[in-house]
Amino acid sequence: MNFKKELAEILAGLLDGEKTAAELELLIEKPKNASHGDLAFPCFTLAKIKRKAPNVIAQELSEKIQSPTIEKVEVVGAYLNIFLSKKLVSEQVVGQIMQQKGAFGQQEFGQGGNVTIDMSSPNIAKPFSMGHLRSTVIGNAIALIVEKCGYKPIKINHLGDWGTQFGKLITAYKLWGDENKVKANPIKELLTLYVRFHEEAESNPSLEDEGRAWFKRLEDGDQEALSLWQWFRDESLKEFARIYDLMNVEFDSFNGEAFYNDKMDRVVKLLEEKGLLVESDSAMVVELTEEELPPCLIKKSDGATLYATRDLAAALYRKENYDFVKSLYVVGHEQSLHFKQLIAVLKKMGYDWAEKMVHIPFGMMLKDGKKMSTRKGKVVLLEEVLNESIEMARHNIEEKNPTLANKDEVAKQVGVGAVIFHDLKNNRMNDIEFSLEEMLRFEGETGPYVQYTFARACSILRKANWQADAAQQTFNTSWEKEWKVVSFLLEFPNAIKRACENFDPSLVAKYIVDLAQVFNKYYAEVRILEESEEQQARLALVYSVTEVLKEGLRLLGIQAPQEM
RNA sequence: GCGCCUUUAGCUCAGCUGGAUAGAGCAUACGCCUUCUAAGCGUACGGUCAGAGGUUCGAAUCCUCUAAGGCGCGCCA
Repeated sequence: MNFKKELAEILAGLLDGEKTAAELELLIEKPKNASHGDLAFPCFTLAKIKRKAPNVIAQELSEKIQSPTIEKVEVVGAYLNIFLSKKLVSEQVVGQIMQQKGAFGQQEFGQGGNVTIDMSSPNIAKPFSMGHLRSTVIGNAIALIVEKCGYKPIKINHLGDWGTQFGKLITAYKLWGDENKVKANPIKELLTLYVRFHEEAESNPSLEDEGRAWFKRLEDGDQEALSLWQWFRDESLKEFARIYDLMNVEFDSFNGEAFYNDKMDRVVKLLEEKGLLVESDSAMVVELTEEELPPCLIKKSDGATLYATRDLAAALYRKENYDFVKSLYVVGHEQSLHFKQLIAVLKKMGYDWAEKMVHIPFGMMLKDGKKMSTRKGKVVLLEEVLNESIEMARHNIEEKNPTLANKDEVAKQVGVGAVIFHDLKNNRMNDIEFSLEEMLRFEGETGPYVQYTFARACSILRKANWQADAAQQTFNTSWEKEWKVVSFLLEFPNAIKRACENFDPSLVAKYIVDLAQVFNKYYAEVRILEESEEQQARLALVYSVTEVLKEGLRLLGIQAPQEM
């Protein structure tokens, strides 16, 4: 089913060893312009080897190419334009999707290897902001894509449940907190306390000392500190669970920062044994001068450990527990240096598996062109955005399809789908300016657009009472009008592969938008339910499109309602 | 100062490992529902691919420099 490869092999056979099939495959491209065929081979590079003009080579090759899947070959200048047999290829692709259904596009190159994915990782006692959305949604999509390629994803929510901010929070709670208020509305109330702490600390710096002191007590196992911490953590997790549930995201582990508290001594000891730890300004660091990186700080001057220490412990733990073939960290790009240091230190420790760790950075969610700050209380809450989006979807349903059966469920799928898709459709590294208006747009290149395309296609199949398993396999059509759609279906496996190799869900998002666009044009042009000789073929094509759209959406963590 | 990232149509962005006239969506204007859900489709308008060099048969794509913006650079995570 890989026609590019097939062509490469044919060409290799005609070239008596001047280039291998694999080399040729890289040169074959998909023309942008349909009049240039389905595949094209530029002969420029052969000109040097063969010492002939490229257009002459093209002409010679064109006369020799023969294959049942190739309908005709045209020569335009130095280009060899290949036109595939529409009938043969279409029936092969559609037949395969009818048989494989959602499994179409499945790859095996992952070979069952474990891939740990550090993702989401919200901070306890802080609201789940739009900033955390990115890591959650990108990580989740990568997990699904990686799984589609034969790996076994392990989603780890590395909760921010430890650190000096808890000292501050306890201080604030002891000074101004009200148990009942916190119980009624935990995260909101804790955030208020946290913001107040920072406001008051500006004029009263002794608060900072008190915060540090409380954190020290927490680390030393002080009962009061510990039970407050536990309480804050429990309440936070309850709220997070609600959001994860809404977004259909599940985790394999919630081992966050606190989990590694008792695992850091070992790291420090290992570093000492290997002679990597040196004192610097009364702190302990690992020098990384050979790597041209700033030193990695392991212990503060007061002996307390740091972020890096914790992540080293986590990396060791994950290697020992999951024996990963890849370990991914879906964390904002502002932490790039940290991960470079982390990997460098592990390599210095002699762990060659450190090379299997990959930081997957992404751009920031901005508000008015600036980073959102929890400290100043300038955050947009994800749950509020999701709820607004769901409301918007419900409003549209009332307007456009008021007799729909399960409105609540569909509104949820569409509203949440819009938010997720908006985050995933662009390259990870782009910063996103937060715009509710933009996010709640349901037209054009959006999640709801793809869902809508899917729903309309489903509607046709329903009305035709068409079933994949009962359908005929031979068709009476040339597939002329269908060809554009078929040629996109053909690309699905490749889109998945590329998305997996680059850890970039946007490639899948772009693919399904393209497929939806091409299908919508077809839908507008061809009346499928009208009786015709071609109808069975057309229904089979519609079915193929529904399967691929549904699967594509699924890989992004988005559901596809049959009606909307 | 050093490092990483970004710069393509009025706006948001595609453009796969360099290849044939640079593509979508939004916005604007006009058109298409007695027939498969108009959350749709069509037409028009819109670009010195930040700038300058270089490599190449060929550069938005690779290299160097410059400019603008963002992020980071030891006791936060």
